[in-house]
Formats: sequence, C-alpha cells, structure tokens
Amino acid sequence: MAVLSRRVRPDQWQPIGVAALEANALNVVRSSENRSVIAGPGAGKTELLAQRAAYLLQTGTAPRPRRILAISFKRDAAVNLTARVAQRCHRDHAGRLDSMTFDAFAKGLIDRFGQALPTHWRPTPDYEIVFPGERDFRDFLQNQLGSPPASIGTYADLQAIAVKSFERRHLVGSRLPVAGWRNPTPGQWAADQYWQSSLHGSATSHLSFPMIGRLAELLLRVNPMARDALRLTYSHLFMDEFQDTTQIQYDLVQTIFMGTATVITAVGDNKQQIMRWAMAMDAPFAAFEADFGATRTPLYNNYRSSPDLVRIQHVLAQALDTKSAKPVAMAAGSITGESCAIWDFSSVQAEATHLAAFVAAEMKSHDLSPRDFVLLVRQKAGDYAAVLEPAFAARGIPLRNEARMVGHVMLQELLAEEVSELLVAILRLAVCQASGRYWTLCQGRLGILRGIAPDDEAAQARLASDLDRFALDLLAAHTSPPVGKPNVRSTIDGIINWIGRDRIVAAYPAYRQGGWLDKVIDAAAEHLHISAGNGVDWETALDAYEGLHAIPLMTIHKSKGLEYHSVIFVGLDDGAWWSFDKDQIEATAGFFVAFTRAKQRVLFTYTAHRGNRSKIATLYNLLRSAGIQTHQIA
DNA sequence: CGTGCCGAGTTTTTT
DNA sequence: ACTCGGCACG
Repeated sequence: MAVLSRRVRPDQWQPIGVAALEANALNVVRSSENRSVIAGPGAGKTELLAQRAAYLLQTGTAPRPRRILAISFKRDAAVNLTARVAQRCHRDHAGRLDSMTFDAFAKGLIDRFGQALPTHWRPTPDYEIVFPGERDFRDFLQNQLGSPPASIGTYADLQAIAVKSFERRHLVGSRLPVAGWRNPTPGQWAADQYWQSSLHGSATSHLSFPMIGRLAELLLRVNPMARDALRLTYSHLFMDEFQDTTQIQYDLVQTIFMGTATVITAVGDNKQQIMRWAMAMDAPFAAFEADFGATRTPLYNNYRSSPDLVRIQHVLAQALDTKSAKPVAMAAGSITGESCAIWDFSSVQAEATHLAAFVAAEMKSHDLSPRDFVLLVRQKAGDYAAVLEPAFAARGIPLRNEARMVGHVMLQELLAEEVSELLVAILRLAVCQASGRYWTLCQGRLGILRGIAPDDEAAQARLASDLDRFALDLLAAHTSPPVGKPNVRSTIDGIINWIGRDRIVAAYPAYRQGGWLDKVIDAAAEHLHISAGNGVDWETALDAYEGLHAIPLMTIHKSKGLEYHSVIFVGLDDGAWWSFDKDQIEATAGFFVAFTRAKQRVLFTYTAHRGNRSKIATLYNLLRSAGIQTHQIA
C-alpha cells in the first residue's frame, strides 16, 4: 500500500487499498461542501471517511497545520477510523486526524477551558465523572428537594415532575442559560437545584457525560476565543453514526461550527436508528441539512451481503422508509440452498440442541469457525446463554456471552480495555512460539507508556531488550498458566508492576478515577483464572481468554456495526419483542439491524414456549412477502 | 417466614 | 409480557 508523505495533486489522488468507490462516494471524498451521507448497511461508511481523510490530508485540502476532527459514539469506532487512516497515510499526515468519541471531545474542552465558565456553572478542576446507576433522580426529586419559592410553584408541582424524563427534559434538555433561568418552571428550578448541588455541593463537582456536553456547549457560546481556536484548528469535521446524534451533541457542533468555513461530513443510516429511547434526535439529518445547508448524498452499494440477502434487506428497508433506494449487491453469494428461513421448535431444549448440531456440522462441512456465526437475541442475553451454553459445549463449541459480568466489568468491555490487551500481548509474547505481531504491539504500547518517541532508536532498542528479558523471566517462572486464583493474581500483578502502574494511570485518563483500573485488573485476573481452568496450556488459556474459538452471543444493540457469515436470531416471538407496539419503527429498525449483520445467511428461531407471534405479525408478514419459508424442525 | 401486591426494568455509551 | 425486589400483612 502506498504510504506517501509528499503532497498529491487533488486531480491525481486515487482511493487507497480498495478496488473502487461508487460515484457518489467519490463525490463525497472530494467534496468541499457540507454533506449528509445516508447509506445502508455494508455501504462502507467508515471506509468512506477513511478515504476522505486520506484525500484531505494527502492533497493538502486540509492544509497543515489544520486538522480533521472525527467524532464517533463508541470508542471502537473512533479507534477503527484512526487505524484505517494510519494504514493509508504517512505518519505525518495521519497525525493530523483527531478521531475521538463525543464524550472525550466534550470532556477535553471542559478540562482545558472549563475554569473560564461563569462561576454559576464552573466545575471544580478535579471534578469526578458520575455514571448512570450511580445517581438517583427519584431520591433527589422526592427527598432532597425542599419546597420551591412560591413564585415558582408548589411542592405538588415538583412531585408532578416525571422521574424518568427529568434528566432528558429538564436537566440536559436544552442549552444552559448563562445567567440561570429567569422565571423558571418547576422543572427548570429543580434542574438548577441539581446542577448547583452537582457543581458546588461538595469539595469536588460530580458530573455525568450529558452534563459535561451541556457545559461544553455553554463554554464555547460564552467564550469566543476558545470557539475561534477550534474553528481555526479544524478545517474539516466528520460525524459517524449520525442517526443516533443527541440534541446535546448537535447543539455543541452547531455552537462551534455553524456558519463557519469548516466543512462537515455526517454519515449514517436512518433505518438503523435504534437509540431513540436514549435521547437520539428524531430527524438529525433534516436538521443538519437545514441548519448547515448540507447536500444529501445517498450511497447505493452493499459490499457486505449476498445478492439474495440484499434483496430481502430491501423488503425490510421499504417498511422503514418507503422511498428507500434499491441497493446494489457487490458481494457474491456462497450458500447453496436457503439464505434465510424461520425455524420452529417444540421446546427451547430442542432449539438449543439442534442449533448446536447445525453450527457444528456447518463448521465442518464449510470450513467455518465459531466466530463466523453469531447468536443474536433481543434482550436478556444471560437467560438465553443459560440454555444454549450447555448445548453448544456438548458439541465442543464454547459460547461467549458478550454481556457477561466478570467481577465488576462486562466481558466485552474488559477485552477492549488497554490494560487487558496489554496483559494478553505480553503473555503471548512470553509464552507463544510465533509471537511476531505481539512484539510490535507491546513495543508500540510500552513505548507510548514510557514516553519514547517512535524515532528514538536508542531508547526503543533499550525497551526491546527490557521486554525481551522480562518475557524470558516470565516464561521461566510460569511454563504453564498459574493454578488457583491467588497465583493468577500475583502473576498479573507482577506484569502490572513491571509495566508501571503510574505509567498506566498517566497515559490513560479513564484509569485516573474511581478505582476503574483496579476493577479491570481484578476482572482480568478472574477471567484468566477461569480461562486457564482444567490445567490447559498457555495458548489454550489465552485463546479462551480472548474467546477466539467461541461463538458470540449478544443483543442486537451490541451487534451494531459488526458482521458475520451467519446470523442466528434466537426468539422471533412476542415475548422477546414485548415492546414492539411502543415504537414500531424503532423495533423494526432493530430487526433490520439484526438481519443486516449477515453476509450469507440469516436464521430465525421460534418456540411457542416463549410466546406467540401475533404482536409481531408485521415482522412475519414482511419475511413472508420476501418469500421466506417457515420450517418445523424438531 | 410465606404470600400477594405494587412498581420498576427490560435495549446502552462514554474518561 | 415477563420477572424481580421490596414491602405490608397474617
């Protein structure tokens, strides 16, 4: 792959590392105006942003020293974009892309400029983050609020505020007034009481991320210097998964960039909007197009799914959006026989047994791995795992419930944590035969932790020999995984001490607060202890730790953005979809997300034991109209 | 200490 | 739609 540091002329720039981009995608890549890119599943939205970053950086359209800001929702999306750009661009170019989550962006602004907020809204410099679950709006509204002044309302008015929507409607529902609310409603008065107790109620302020987002918006509204600095720094802004943008995020972007020369690219898919219940805006694309004069640009290609699945996807898509354009299938089909079916079972036991046998047989006959499959459920993954896990284990296939709690950490989170990744990499390096790629990973991460510049060859060489010696000692001390929890724990502690706890805390802000680092280390030890059960060797234990040979089980929400050869959706019944009537559009969007994770095959399972199929008849009718058959299996 | 009633949660990310 | 926890009773 061409990795150039010299400048390329715009008319000579070519997409990197892909055969071709569709015409509209290429238009967006080279665009000098605001665009809202609406593109279905598998259209290559992240790839489009990576190519556009490469174009802007390599052609000097984003001229040095100006930068590109890319805002994502999830950490893995932010990291993924950075990695793709680093792959395509020289370090000097790639370094001018700031890809981060929205929360990291807002927190960064408060950390840098927060002390310039008016005193009424100013947090202490050492404010702490409050997570959902760590606060109790019910208790606040019912017990901690006194009576409001008579001019504002009565005690009864306060009790009439709905606890469930207090945060969304009152606390962070609108832009914060610089000088406090004038003639506040009871809701605004209660919100201000909450704000003031969060900001000034104790020696350190306690803020949630939505509150930090609101403070960041206020900060830039009242502080033109900081706002202009951002406008000057960023010539281009990318926003990923734009269909899930909240009002808080939109207001911040509007305050900073509306009416400026910064060129904005927003990508997303209305049909995959499944976060509306969590404060996502109703119609973010329409607002963006109206406020920023953005041009809507659809993408048509689908690079993920087989032609037959793309055909069925289009039937579902039309139920969500009658104007939805027919996608062009770019990937080949590889399945002989049905690519989609509904399987009826007489019991959950029969279902579990048959699915396990089916996956085992498919793996064997078509050379697939457990990771080519996914078991998707609507909710309560643990309940399904309890029945499915033994059945799959009987076929020698471990099941990995991504939402399982390991100590105080969710498995999926643990595996994405820097400390966990580093521990695994160091162990692999020490105990595995072919450990080349772990060398690179360890050297890179440890270099950053020790503050060694990539081009400081002497220091890098010292680090390499340090690492080599530590790895040899580690293997000498532990030829096989330690047995018993205390031993696992002391091995892990030994590695952490060698890396340097202080260095870890200094490098990753998330570990600075609330004992999170200890929770992660505890969970890592616990998980390694379980993974190393039955006296297995190191490689087996580390493979189990990472779930390399396990079939993943997760909710639809967790599967967003992922893809698998075969999707098995367990539980197409009224029970799992109890909330279908509450928001049919959102529920159908969830159904669409589940379906579109598949590259080659989607299976739906049903047992009468879990519920009937009258409430979700719409979904069954959609599948029937796409020609999908129901089979009685066992 | 069993029973039954009421209410809340179920789908989630983020340093 | 379902389950679970908390609480008031007997």
